[in-house]
Amino acid sequence: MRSKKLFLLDAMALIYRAHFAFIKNPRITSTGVNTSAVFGFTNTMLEVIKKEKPTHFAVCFDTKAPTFRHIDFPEYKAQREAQPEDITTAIPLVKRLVKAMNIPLIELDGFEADDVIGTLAKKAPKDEFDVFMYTPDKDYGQLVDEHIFLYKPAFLGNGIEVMGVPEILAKWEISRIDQVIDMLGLMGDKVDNIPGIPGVGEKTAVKLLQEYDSIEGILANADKIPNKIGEKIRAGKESALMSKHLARIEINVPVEFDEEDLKMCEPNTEELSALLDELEFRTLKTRLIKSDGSNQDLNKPETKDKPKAETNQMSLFGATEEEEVEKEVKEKDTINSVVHDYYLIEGKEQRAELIEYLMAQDEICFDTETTDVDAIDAEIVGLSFAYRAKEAFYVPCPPRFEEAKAVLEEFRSVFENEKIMKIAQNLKYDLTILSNYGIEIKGTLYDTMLAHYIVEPEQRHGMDYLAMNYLNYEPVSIETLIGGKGKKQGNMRDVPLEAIKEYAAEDADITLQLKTILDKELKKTSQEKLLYEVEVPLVSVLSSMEREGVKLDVQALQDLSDTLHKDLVITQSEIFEIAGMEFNVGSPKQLGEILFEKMKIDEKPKKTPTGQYATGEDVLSNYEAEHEIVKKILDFRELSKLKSTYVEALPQLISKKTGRIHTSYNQAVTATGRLSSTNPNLQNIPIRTERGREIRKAFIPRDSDHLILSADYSQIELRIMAAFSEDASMVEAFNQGIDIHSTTAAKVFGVELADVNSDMRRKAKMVNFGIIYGISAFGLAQRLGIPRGEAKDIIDAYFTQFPNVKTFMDECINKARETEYVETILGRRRYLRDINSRNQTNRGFAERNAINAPIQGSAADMIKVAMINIHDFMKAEKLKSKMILQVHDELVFDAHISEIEYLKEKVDYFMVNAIPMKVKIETGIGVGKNWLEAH
DNA sequence: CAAGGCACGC
DNA sequence: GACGTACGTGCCTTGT
Repeated sequence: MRSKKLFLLDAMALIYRAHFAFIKNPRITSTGVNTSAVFGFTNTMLEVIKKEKPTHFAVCFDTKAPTFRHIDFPEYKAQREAQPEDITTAIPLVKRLVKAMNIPLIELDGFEADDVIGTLAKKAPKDEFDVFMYTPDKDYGQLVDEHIFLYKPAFLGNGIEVMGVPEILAKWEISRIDQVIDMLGLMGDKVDNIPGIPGVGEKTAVKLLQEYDSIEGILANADKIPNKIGEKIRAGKESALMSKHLARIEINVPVEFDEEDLKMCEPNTEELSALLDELEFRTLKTRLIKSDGSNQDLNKPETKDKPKAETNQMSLFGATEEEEVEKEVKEKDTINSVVHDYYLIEGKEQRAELIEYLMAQDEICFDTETTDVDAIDAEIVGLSFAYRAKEAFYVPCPPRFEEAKAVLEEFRSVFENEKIMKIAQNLKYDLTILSNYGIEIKGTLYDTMLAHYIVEPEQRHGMDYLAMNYLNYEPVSIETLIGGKGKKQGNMRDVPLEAIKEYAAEDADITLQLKTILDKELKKTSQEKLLYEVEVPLVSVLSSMEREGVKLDVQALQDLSDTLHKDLVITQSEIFEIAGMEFNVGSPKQLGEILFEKMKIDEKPKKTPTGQYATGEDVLSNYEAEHEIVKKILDFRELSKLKSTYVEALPQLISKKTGRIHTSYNQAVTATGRLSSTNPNLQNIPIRTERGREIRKAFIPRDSDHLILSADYSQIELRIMAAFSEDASMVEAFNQGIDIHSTTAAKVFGVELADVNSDMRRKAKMVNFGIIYGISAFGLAQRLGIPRGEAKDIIDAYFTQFPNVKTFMDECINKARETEYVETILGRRRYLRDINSRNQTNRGFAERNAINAPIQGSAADMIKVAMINIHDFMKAEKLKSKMILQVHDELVFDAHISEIEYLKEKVDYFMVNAIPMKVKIETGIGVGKNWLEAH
């Protein structure tokens, strides 16, 4: 870090970014001026100043008419002409603004902003200045002297190592930094819209550069280059030179580096104020005036002559982009500094008094402190309660189980009171703990973690995060109590009572406050029902499934382990024999070197992003037929995966308490609304391969009076898509019970249903599969092992045959473009903020999600509702059978023999009727002595 | 201990 | 021609 920090802004680049960001939703003043671009520019500039606190600053403008360096390329021209008024009005306004801010504005006749920036960076005294440049693509990055001439992608980031010129070089297999420029010139448009030569890609560019050294060399020899590539190069000559020019930043333009000129100054408040009024940037102005406590009256003439306050020159800039955009200035309550009352409740009398208070409330918030993160094994240490903000109570529990249970027993009346809503963060954990002590909570429940999961599914939902975000408050971290992660972590039992009281009471207090805020958020988006009627009721269901656990046939796994071990040893020695040496087959690195360097099974091996040889299944299977070793390696991989991940890991997780394995369902991780399973993950137990299936045999019923019953939805996602799209032929196929993949195949390949062969069906199945998972034509080709063109033909045929599906997909995307989110049948949202992005990769990703999320998410909604209804039914009828597992579209039961027929009928009923659909929903139900047989 | 590579399920 | 290639969890290796 040097003492001075110079920031350089490319004004037109920022203006364009702002322009496009607001193109759908422009900001118009009451007099009809479009202020989108100037607004975006202003906020970005203030944000940069606020965040980076530069000591020196300049805004640079392009001067070549029409000013923008990329402006002459057709797509930019088209975009600009589509809505020009914003840009044209923005330029003079931005200039006025910059002037009012007393920030130097540099325009150099005949040169572009990037070149001015590059030159200033070059000229800045190296020992004094850190120089940064803001660009709309990557925010800002430091200009590193020796690489300033490179175009942005190569120099951004704090130093060349970070941004990865070495990576670029490794990836492109060129040896000289300056050739990066030539690469960009040749293949261009992958990098920030430099056009390059259409048709020349990475491989071609590398080959050409290796042969002819530079773009100039290539162009000089263009006539010698054969085939299409030669044609393309001859045709793209000008574009290549232009691209090279664009990719290079000039560092010798005639601009002086004058330190005094560039110094940050106080703005001219009078001018600034007038301009902000004119632009109607009210929030921004309020902030500017308010923060400047020394002089709130901006109309006072002496303001501009006020002496410079060097020490806190940045204090003016309090507003951020988000705040202004939302037009909502939230006065965050900084309760860290506010007094709170946390009480320690000890002894029966104090507890009785607390209980009396609690019983009088409509809502209480509670939290349990325990000895373990795993709820099944945890013992309770204490309980905390809160029923109004900034006040909370902590009740310690004695260490001995019976005594602790007695204390909890006193609170039974509270937990069982149906009139009191119980609020918690990660409710399932607390429910499970209390269940371990025989307490079943009744009444309405609320979980702030799940509330936030519904509000913002893709963010984090931890309490500390929520407290920071919504309350601007940093709670005491668990680490300060019991130490960091790892084996050094202490036990909650050993924490002094006073410390644990503060921590525990605070948790209850914070959770209560979060509930109030999250409730409002849910109301805004009408998602209360999803929380109250689906997610929260599901908590109890999952808690009881987890507590129930599943029995494992340990002996079967032991036998399997022995077999796998023998096979592994044999396979490994065979691999060593063929390879001619011993190595670690489990190391992708060593394996890659053996296959591609020693054995040279391919001249052009595929590499991973880090330059290692790729040895994934999809890559290796290409060589399977010609190289016996590859087959053995794949075998080895399968065997070791089964052995380490399942056969050996699962028995370790059998609970000492119950003798069964208890997975943990996470209800707040997936973007689509599905559950996930950990410790162990029981949602990825093998089924595809023969040997893998053996593992399912080890999942067995609790005793000889029970059997495993498995019920799964048949083609649930496709049925949901059929229902959503109302595509007649697809709905009909489902309603008639015809095999959907064959139906698809018949339509796509234009044959009679009876003439569909297995290959056609396989391809059609992949297409159906691909649509559900939102993969592209490329992905489909990859999976099917067919040329991309053929994959595209299949997809085109699909859309012709199922036109409503196409319409449905387009509607999904259009809706997302409009609202930036999509939703499921129960109103679960997934936000797709990249849907209007100009980065085609990100946009494509968002578009696939726009189709995928409603389908997968609705399927998740459906099985959640079914689970709740089935659980309620089983409880009401006091069945001995238990629901024990959920695997996305499948439910597994430990079913009492006497109840099997009844259970089958009811489970089918509740699954089929969970949510009414315009298409027939079907399930497949099986029963067996183990999980595999039940399928 | 984190990151990369790989593989399992739906 | 190149984009990047569903979502999760968990194992092993490698390098710090």
